[in-house]
Amino acid sequence: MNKQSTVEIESAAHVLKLLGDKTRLTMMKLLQANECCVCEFVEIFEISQPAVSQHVRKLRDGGLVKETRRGQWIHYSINEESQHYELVQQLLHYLPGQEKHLEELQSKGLRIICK
Amino acid sequence: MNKQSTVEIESAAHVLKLLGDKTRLTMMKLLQANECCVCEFVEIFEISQPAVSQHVRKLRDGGLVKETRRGQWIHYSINEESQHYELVQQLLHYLPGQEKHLEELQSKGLRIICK
DNA sequence: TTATCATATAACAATTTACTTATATAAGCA
DNA sequence: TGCTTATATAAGTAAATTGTTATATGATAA
Repeated sequence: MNKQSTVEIESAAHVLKLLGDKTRLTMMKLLQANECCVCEFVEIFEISQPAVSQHVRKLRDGGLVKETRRGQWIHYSINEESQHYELVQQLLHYLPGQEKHLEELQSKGLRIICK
Repeated sequence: MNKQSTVEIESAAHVLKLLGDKTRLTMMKLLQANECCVCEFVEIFEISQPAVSQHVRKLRDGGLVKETRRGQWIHYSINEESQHYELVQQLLHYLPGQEKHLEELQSKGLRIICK
Protein backbone atom coordinates (compact mmCIF):
# COMPACT_ATOMS: atom_id res chain seq x y z
CA MET A 1 0.00 0.00 0.00
CA ASN A 2 1.43 3.36 -1.00
CA LYS A 3 1.50 6.37 1.21
CA GLN A 4 -0.74 8.79 -0.62
CA SER A 5 -2.88 11.76 0.21
CA THR A 6 -6.48 11.76 -0.85
CA VAL A 7 -8.20 14.34 -3.03
CA GLU A 8 -11.81 15.39 -2.99
CA ILE A 9 -14.04 13.09 -4.96
CA GLU A 10 -15.51 15.92 -6.99
CA SER A 11 -12.14 17.21 -8.06
CA ALA A 12 -10.95 13.67 -8.87
CA ALA A 13 -14.05 13.14 -11.02
CA HIS A 14 -13.20 16.29 -12.92
CA VAL A 15 -9.66 15.10 -13.62
CA LEU A 16 -10.90 11.68 -14.68
CA LYS A 17 -13.38 13.27 -17.04
CA LEU A 18 -10.51 15.20 -18.62
CA LEU A 19 -8.60 11.94 -19.06
CA GLY A 20 -11.67 10.05 -20.22
CA ASP A 21 -11.19 11.20 -23.77
CA LYS A 22 -8.98 9.22 -26.12
CA THR A 23 -7.32 12.28 -27.60
CA ARG A 24 -6.51 13.96 -24.30
CA LEU A 25 -5.42 10.70 -22.69
CA THR A 26 -2.99 10.05 -25.54
CA MET A 27 -1.73 13.63 -25.24
CA MET A 28 -1.03 13.10 -21.56
CA LYS A 29 0.79 9.83 -22.21
CA LEU A 30 2.90 11.53 -24.86
CA LEU A 31 3.65 14.41 -22.51
CA GLN A 32 4.70 11.99 -19.80
CA ALA A 33 7.89 11.38 -21.78
CA ASN A 34 8.15 14.41 -24.09
CA GLU A 35 7.30 18.06 -24.41
CA CYS A 36 5.04 18.63 -27.38
CA CYS A 37 3.78 21.68 -29.21
CA VAL A 38 0.36 22.23 -30.70
CA CYS A 39 1.54 21.72 -34.27
CA GLU A 40 2.79 18.24 -33.41
CA PHE A 41 -0.53 17.32 -31.89
CA VAL A 42 -2.30 18.54 -35.02
CA GLU A 43 -0.23 16.15 -37.12
CA ILE A 44 -0.60 13.25 -34.72
CA PHE A 45 -4.33 13.40 -34.09
CA GLU A 46 -5.49 14.52 -37.49
CA ILE A 47 -7.94 16.99 -36.08
CA SER A 48 -8.01 20.73 -36.72
CA GLN A 49 -5.64 23.09 -34.92
CA PRO A 50 -8.50 24.73 -33.00
CA ALA A 51 -9.65 21.31 -31.81
CA VAL A 52 -6.16 20.65 -30.45
CA SER A 53 -6.06 24.06 -28.78
CA GLN A 54 -9.36 23.35 -27.08
CA HIS A 55 -8.14 20.02 -25.76
CA VAL A 56 -4.89 21.42 -24.37
CA ARG A 57 -6.77 24.31 -22.86
CA LYS A 58 -8.95 21.90 -20.94
CA LEU A 59 -5.89 20.06 -19.69
CA ARG A 60 -4.30 23.37 -18.73
CA ASP A 61 -7.43 24.69 -17.02
CA GLY A 62 -7.52 21.45 -15.06
CA GLY A 63 -3.93 22.11 -13.99
CA LEU A 64 -2.63 18.91 -15.56
CA VAL A 65 -0.26 20.53 -18.05
CA LYS A 66 1.65 23.79 -18.27
CA GLU A 67 2.72 25.78 -21.28
CA THR A 68 6.01 27.40 -22.14
CA ARG A 69 6.29 29.81 -25.01
CA ARG A 70 9.40 29.31 -27.13
CA GLY A 71 9.32 32.05 -29.73
CA GLN A 72 6.25 31.50 -31.80
CA TRP A 73 5.75 27.98 -30.51
CA ILE A 74 4.05 27.01 -27.30
CA HIS A 75 5.27 23.80 -25.77
CA TYR A 76 3.14 21.81 -23.38
CA SER A 77 4.44 19.59 -20.61
CA ILE A 78 3.14 17.77 -17.55
CA ASN A 79 2.56 20.08 -14.60
CA GLU A 80 4.38 18.37 -11.76
CA GLU A 81 2.90 20.84 -9.30
CA SER A 82 -0.61 19.61 -9.94
CA GLN A 83 -2.54 18.41 -6.94
CA HIS A 84 -3.34 15.35 -9.02
CA TYR A 85 0.15 14.70 -10.35
CA GLU A 86 0.68 11.46 -8.44
CA LEU A 87 -2.72 10.04 -9.32
CA VAL A 88 -2.25 10.90 -12.98
CA GLN A 89 1.23 9.40 -13.13
CA GLN A 90 -0.01 6.14 -11.59
CA LEU A 91 -2.73 6.06 -14.15
CA LEU A 92 -0.49 6.73 -17.11
CA HIS A 93 1.75 3.83 -16.10
CA TYR A 94 -1.00 1.48 -17.19
CA LEU A 95 -0.93 2.82 -20.72
CA PRO A 96 1.38 1.69 -23.50
CA GLY A 97 3.95 4.29 -24.65
CA GLN A 98 2.80 6.44 -27.54
CA GLU A 99 6.23 7.10 -29.00
CA LYS A 100 5.12 5.50 -32.26
CA HIS A 101 3.31 8.73 -33.05
CA LEU A 102 6.45 10.80 -32.57
CA GLU A 103 8.48 8.36 -34.64
CA GLU A 104 5.96 8.68 -37.41
CA LEU A 105 6.27 12.45 -37.27
CA GLN A 106 10.04 12.14 -37.40
CA SER A 107 9.87 9.93 -40.45
CA LYS A 108 7.69 12.54 -42.14
CA GLY A 109 10.19 15.22 -41.18
CA LEU A 110 7.54 17.04 -39.19
CA ARG A 111 9.20 16.85 -35.80
CA ILE A 112 11.91 19.33 -36.69
CA ILE A 113 9.75 22.32 -37.49
CA CYS A 114 9.21 23.50 -33.94
CA LYS A 115 12.75 23.03 -32.73
CA MET B 1 7.90 1.08 -10.16
CA ASN B 2 5.12 -1.51 -10.01
CA LYS B 3 4.91 -4.51 -12.21
CA GLN B 4 1.76 -3.88 -14.15
CA SER B 5 0.36 -4.85 -17.50
CA THR B 6 -0.79 -2.13 -19.85
CA VAL B 7 -4.23 -1.76 -21.37
CA GLU B 8 -5.19 -0.22 -24.66
CA ILE B 9 -5.47 3.53 -24.51
CA GLU B 10 -8.94 3.52 -26.03
CA SER B 11 -10.28 1.06 -23.50
CA ALA B 12 -8.62 2.97 -20.65
CA ALA B 13 -10.23 6.20 -21.88
CA HIS B 14 -13.60 4.48 -21.79
CA VAL B 15 -13.10 3.37 -18.19
CA LEU B 16 -11.90 6.82 -17.16
CA LYS B 17 -14.94 8.38 -18.77
CA LEU B 18 -17.13 6.06 -16.69
CA LEU B 19 -15.29 7.16 -13.56
CA GLY B 20 -15.27 10.80 -14.60
CA ASP B 21 -18.70 11.38 -13.16
CA LYS B 22 -19.11 12.32 -9.52
CA THR B 23 -22.04 9.97 -8.93
CA ARG B 24 -20.43 6.92 -10.53
CA LEU B 25 -17.06 7.62 -8.92
CA THR B 26 -18.68 7.81 -5.49
CA MET B 27 -20.56 4.59 -6.21
CA MET B 28 -17.30 2.85 -7.05
CA LYS B 29 -15.62 4.13 -3.91
CA LEU B 30 -18.54 2.90 -1.84
CA LEU B 31 -18.44 -0.47 -3.57
CA GLN B 32 -14.74 -0.78 -2.88
CA ALA B 33 -15.64 -1.46 0.76
CA ASN B 34 -19.30 -2.55 0.65
CA GLU B 35 -21.88 -4.24 -1.49
CA CYS B 36 -24.76 -1.89 -2.20
CA CYS B 37 -28.17 -2.26 -3.73
CA VAL B 38 -29.99 0.16 -5.97
CA CYS B 39 -32.33 1.38 -3.26
CA GLU B 40 -29.38 2.47 -1.12
CA PHE B 41 -27.92 4.44 -3.99
CA VAL B 42 -31.27 6.13 -4.54
CA GLU B 43 -31.25 7.34 -0.93
CA ILE B 44 -27.61 8.38 -1.00
CA PHE B 45 -27.55 10.30 -4.26
CA GLU B 46 -31.01 11.80 -4.14
CA ILE B 47 -31.68 11.09 -7.78
CA SER B 48 -34.49 8.98 -9.21
CA GLN B 49 -34.34 5.20 -9.19
CA PRO B 50 -34.10 5.03 -12.99
CA ALA B 51 -31.15 7.44 -12.88
CA VAL B 52 -29.36 5.10 -10.48
CA SER B 53 -30.19 2.09 -12.65
CA GLN B 54 -28.71 3.84 -15.66
CA HIS B 55 -25.48 4.64 -13.82
CA VAL B 56 -25.00 1.11 -12.53
CA ARG B 57 -25.78 -0.27 -15.94
CA LYS B 58 -22.97 1.79 -17.43
CA LEU B 59 -20.59 0.52 -14.77
CA ARG B 60 -21.74 -3.04 -15.42
CA ASP B 61 -21.52 -2.69 -19.21
CA GLY B 62 -17.98 -1.41 -18.69
CA GLY B 63 -17.24 -4.54 -16.67
CA LEU B 64 -16.37 -2.60 -13.53
CA VAL B 65 -19.12 -4.01 -11.32
CA LYS B 66 -21.14 -7.18 -11.17
CA GLU B 67 -24.61 -7.80 -9.90
CA THR B 68 -26.01 -10.50 -7.65
CA ARG B 69 -29.70 -10.96 -7.20
CA ARG B 70 -30.78 -11.62 -3.62
CA GLY B 71 -34.49 -12.16 -3.70
CA GLN B 72 -36.05 -8.98 -4.95
CA TRP B 73 -32.89 -6.97 -4.38
CA ILE B 74 -29.98 -6.72 -6.72
CA HIS B 75 -26.67 -6.10 -5.02
CA TYR B 76 -23.77 -4.56 -6.87
CA SER B 77 -20.11 -5.15 -6.09
CA ILE B 78 -16.71 -4.53 -7.66
CA ASN B 79 -15.90 -6.98 -10.43
CA GLU B 80 -12.47 -8.27 -9.51
CA GLU B 81 -12.22 -10.05 -12.85
CA SER B 82 -12.25 -6.79 -14.75
CA GLN B 83 -9.35 -6.15 -17.06
CA HIS B 84 -9.13 -2.75 -15.40
CA TYR B 85 -9.45 -3.91 -11.81
CA GLU B 86 -5.91 -3.00 -10.80
CA LEU B 87 -6.01 0.43 -12.42
CA VAL B 88 -9.35 1.21 -10.83
CA GLN B 89 -8.22 0.08 -7.38
CA GLN B 90 -5.11 2.27 -7.57
CA LEU B 91 -7.30 5.15 -8.52
CA LEU B 92 -9.83 4.64 -5.76
CA HIS B 93 -7.04 4.65 -3.20
CA TYR B 94 -6.66 8.37 -3.81
CA LEU B 95 -10.23 9.04 -2.78
CA PRO B 96 -11.53 9.56 0.73
CA GLY B 97 -13.82 6.82 2.08
CA GLN B 98 -17.51 7.43 1.52
CA GLU B 99 -18.77 5.54 4.53
CA LYS B 100 -20.40 8.71 5.83
CA HIS B 101 -23.17 8.10 3.31
CA LEU B 102 -23.81 4.63 4.63
CA GLU B 103 -23.74 5.87 8.22
CA GLU B 104 -26.31 8.45 7.34
CA LEU B 105 -28.51 5.76 5.84
CA GLN B 106 -28.10 3.69 8.97
CA SER B 107 -29.13 6.60 11.16
CA LYS B 108 -32.25 6.99 9.05
CA GLY B 109 -32.93 3.28 9.38
CA LEU B 110 -32.75 2.84 5.61
CA ARG B 111 -29.85 0.43 5.53
CA ILE B 112 -31.83 -2.45 6.96
CA ILE B 113 -34.50 -2.68 4.33
CA CYS B 114 -32.52 -4.70 1.81
CA LYS B 115 -30.93 -7.14 4.23
C1' DT C 1 5.72 48.19 -41.64
C1' DT C 2 3.77 44.29 -43.76
C1' DA C 3 3.62 39.33 -44.51
C1' DT C 4 3.86 34.93 -42.46
C1' DC C 5 3.52 31.38 -39.10
C1' DA C 6 1.78 29.36 -34.61
C1' DT C 7 -1.76 29.48 -31.61
C1' DA C 8 -6.20 31.13 -29.44
C1' DT C 9 -10.91 32.44 -29.45
C1' DA C 10 -15.72 32.83 -31.30
C1' DA C 11 -19.69 31.03 -33.21
C1' DC C 12 -22.10 27.25 -34.53
C1' DA C 13 -23.71 22.20 -35.42
C1' DA C 14 -23.96 17.27 -34.39
C1' DT C 15 -23.59 14.06 -30.84
C1' DT C 16 -23.58 12.43 -26.22
C1' DT C 17 -24.84 12.67 -21.47
C1' DA C 18 -27.63 12.68 -17.44
C1' DC C 19 -31.57 13.50 -15.92
C1' DT C 20 -36.90 13.16 -15.84
C1' DT C 21 -41.70 10.58 -16.02
C1' DA C 22 -44.22 6.59 -17.53
C1' DT C 23 -44.28 1.84 -17.96
C1' DA C 24 -42.54 -3.08 -17.91
C1' DT C 25 -40.53 -7.04 -15.52
C1' DA C 26 -39.63 -10.07 -11.79
C1' DA C 27 -39.73 -11.63 -6.99
C1' DG C 28 -42.27 -12.12 -2.52
C1' DC C 29 -46.35 -12.31 0.07
C1' DA C 30 -51.55 -12.10 1.42
C1' DT D 1 -54.28 -15.53 -7.81
C1' DG D 2 -53.63 -10.50 -7.31
C1' DC D 3 -50.98 -6.76 -4.67
C1' DT D 4 -46.69 -4.81 -3.38
C1' DT D 5 -41.87 -3.91 -3.73
C1' DA D 6 -37.33 -3.60 -6.26
C1' DT D 7 -35.34 -2.84 -10.42
C1' DA D 8 -35.08 -2.12 -15.57
C1' DT D 9 -36.33 -0.08 -19.85
C1' DA D 10 -38.40 3.46 -22.97
C1' DA D 11 -39.10 7.96 -24.47
C1' DG D 12 -38.26 12.62 -24.18
C1' DT D 13 -35.43 16.84 -22.91
C1' DA D 14 -31.88 20.18 -21.42
C1' DA D 15 -27.16 20.77 -20.99
C1' DA D 16 -22.49 19.44 -22.02
C1' DT D 17 -19.06 17.84 -25.29
C1' DT D 18 -16.37 17.76 -29.48
C1' DG D 19 -15.77 18.78 -33.57
C1' DT D 20 -15.96 22.37 -37.53
C1' DT D 21 -14.92 27.14 -40.07
C1' DA D 22 -13.89 31.98 -39.58
C1' DT D 23 -11.31 35.29 -37.32
C1' DA D 24 -8.16 37.41 -33.80
C1' DT D 25 -3.71 37.65 -31.45
C1' DG D 26 1.14 37.51 -30.97
C1' DA D 27 5.91 36.53 -32.53
C1' DT D 28 9.26 36.55 -36.29
C1' DA D 29 11.35 37.91 -40.47
C1' DA D 30 11.63 40.51 -44.92
